[in-house]
Amino acid sequence: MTEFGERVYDLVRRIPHGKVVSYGAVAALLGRPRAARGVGAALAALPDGTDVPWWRVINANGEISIRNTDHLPARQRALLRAEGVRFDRRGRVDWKRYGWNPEELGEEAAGAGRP
DNA sequence: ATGGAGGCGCACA
DNA sequence: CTGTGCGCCTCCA
Repeated sequence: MTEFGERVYDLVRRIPHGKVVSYGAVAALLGRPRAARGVGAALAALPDGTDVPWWRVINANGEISIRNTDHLPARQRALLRAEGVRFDRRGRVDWKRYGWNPEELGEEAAGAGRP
């Protein structure tokens, strides 16, 4: 696994239950503000039974942007809904309500999370 | 090693 | 609001 991929997975694993983050935000937190697509590629490479909650990562519009991979849009929607994340009629989530704010997590150097 | 494609994001019509 | 174009970065054949 590449350094980037590991970091992506490690960060995504820290997304709290019932919260979501955008690809761009993940990339930015890893120090690569323009690597949103890279994040998508890394997540797309995940197997179906992964421990990485890939479904908690959506695009900046608050929408599911999967087209077709091992992971399906319907599955992502179902998983999020199961965590209490509501979608509006346009299929978008409310960032104010479900968006995860890492706050001081910016530096992974901190190591453990800090609730 | 190289090329193509993609779970993005942003700026501009 | 929709549609296009371009940049950036990672994955995989």
